[in-house]
Amino acid sequence: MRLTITSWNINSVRLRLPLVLRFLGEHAPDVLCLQETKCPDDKFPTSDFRKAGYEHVRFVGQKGYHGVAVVSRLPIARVETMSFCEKVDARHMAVSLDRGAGAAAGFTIHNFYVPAGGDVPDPAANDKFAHKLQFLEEMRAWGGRARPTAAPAILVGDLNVAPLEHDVWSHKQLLSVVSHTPVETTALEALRVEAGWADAARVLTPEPEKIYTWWSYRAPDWLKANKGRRLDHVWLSPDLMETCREVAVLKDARGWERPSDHAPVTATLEL
DNA sequence: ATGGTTGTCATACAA
Repeated sequence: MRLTITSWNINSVRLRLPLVLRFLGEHAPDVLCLQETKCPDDKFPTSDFRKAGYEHVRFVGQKGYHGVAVVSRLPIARVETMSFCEKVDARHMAVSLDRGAGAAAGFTIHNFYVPAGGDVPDPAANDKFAHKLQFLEEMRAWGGRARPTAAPAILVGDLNVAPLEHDVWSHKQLLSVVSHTPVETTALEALRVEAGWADAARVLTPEPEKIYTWWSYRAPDWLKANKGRRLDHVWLSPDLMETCREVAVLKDARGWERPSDHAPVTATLEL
């Protein structure tokens, strides 16, 4: 069985609904995990996804900011959300896919949206950076406590950290830029390794090849400048890593009409 | 060193 799962920070699911539907029409992943839906739950465009063949839609949103959702062609058996940093922030949703009779137990997909962290990389001067570091610390504690990789599991999302040297256009120039500071990159790598996740994109495409999933809106010509960062990730439990054939970034989508600043990232598993 | 853009909601704030 072939399973494809996409992670995409959509930066307003309502504004970009035509783009999402185009993506689903052209690429038809089995599961789409969205971040930054910026959509209160009573306004989520569930029926549009159903019409596109995605019957199973789960979301946790809030007005204006944040918000994550999972849109699936496969039945979702269970949904859980976690809150971090004592905030009700709509930054996580876990769904369990039922792989049906005959298959081994279903598996869980965790969809994360880690805080961006503001501009100043100093937790004493910038509350948003302090919040980001605290969030990563709580993710680490969760990974150690819940042992999510003990069973088949997937973690995707906008983790807002580009952990490796070749996850950014210039390692040297970004060392003091939030998303690539040593305190963030070491924290993210440590929590990933401790919990037992494989960084699927980097297992299949090791450094020094550059991988980017995000290009700032502020660059006048994002494509030509190509000053990207790898902020969006697919992590797999070791057993699922064995089944992973491809992790692809659809850079084209960054060039669509009124795009998100993030491109969709799709993992293909052969189960 | 600085400013550059976008979305939401209401004209500030988060990214």
